[in-house]
Amino acid sequence: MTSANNEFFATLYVFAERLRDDYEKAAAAADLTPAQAIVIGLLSEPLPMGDLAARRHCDPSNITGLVDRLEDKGLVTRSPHPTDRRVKRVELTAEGRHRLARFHEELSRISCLNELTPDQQRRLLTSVPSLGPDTSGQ
Amino acid sequence: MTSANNEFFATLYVFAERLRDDYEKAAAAADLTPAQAIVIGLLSEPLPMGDLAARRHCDPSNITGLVDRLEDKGLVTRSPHPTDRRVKRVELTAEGRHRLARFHEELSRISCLNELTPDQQRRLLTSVPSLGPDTSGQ
DNA sequence: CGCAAATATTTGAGCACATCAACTATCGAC
DNA sequence: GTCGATAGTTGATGTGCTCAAATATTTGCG
Repeated sequence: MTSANNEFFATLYVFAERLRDDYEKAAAAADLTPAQAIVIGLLSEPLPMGDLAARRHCDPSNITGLVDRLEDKGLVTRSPHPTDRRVKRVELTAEGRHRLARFHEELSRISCLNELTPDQQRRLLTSVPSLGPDTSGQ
Repeated sequence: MTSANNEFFATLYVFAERLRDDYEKAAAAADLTPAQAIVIGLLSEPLPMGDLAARRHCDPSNITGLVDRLEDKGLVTRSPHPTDRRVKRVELTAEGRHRLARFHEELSRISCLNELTPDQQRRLLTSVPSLGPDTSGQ
């Protein structure tokens, strides 16, 4: 489990780096930072700030600035929660949805995953998704 | 190639995120930032600043601060190039090598890749490594 | 009811990292 | 020897992150 695995680990972490690069390039092409792309990607439904922080496993104060900048760009809005006035819900604007779509198009266009044969893609899918209980953010 | 692949892309980019998280946690456990872990990981041989910038695909000025902080921590040293006085070569100290080893141990200990069955690991290796000509940095 | 504890968000300080433009030093070539 | 390329640094600026502290609101309990 220790020595023979070194190459396995190295290969996979290099792979992850390439995926990360794709992600960053696609975000840049849509005039987004990676963090911004992730946040608007979470907003298929309006979400309280705190929920965004929980899903990103980061400090709530971090979300404030992130949403500030997304709001400046006109991609999201903050609206009050109907019953709890402490809560602000973040929601995609029409432009935000459009931008997210652009990001996804760009990502699937440039993704290094396109270089894989269908057979390799199948093998990836049957090995990867079993990975642990991370689904929808702890 | 467009619609059915969406889930494929999503799954893999989530996977990459988990690998990234592992990397960050292992780095933190070795008292390193992710960027610092990457840099000292490149120093199996002493390398000019510019080469580090090339391998990280970033601006040379970025490397200056990164190496500054690594030097402050006693993990690397800058030494002059024997023939070209413009060049500074960055080299791991003994402590730097030790720290890198600690990082690698930690990474292989906590890696989410450990949750995969040997069969899944085999499938990963036979699908991933064919990915493109990125070997040793463009 | 009334007040203390918990919760949601923001603010501000501070650090790491990234890019860009400008600068210094050195090299290489003519 | 001077000029243009190259290596590295510096400074300005923006983003992302964490932490501690402040504000507003809700909740629960005597």
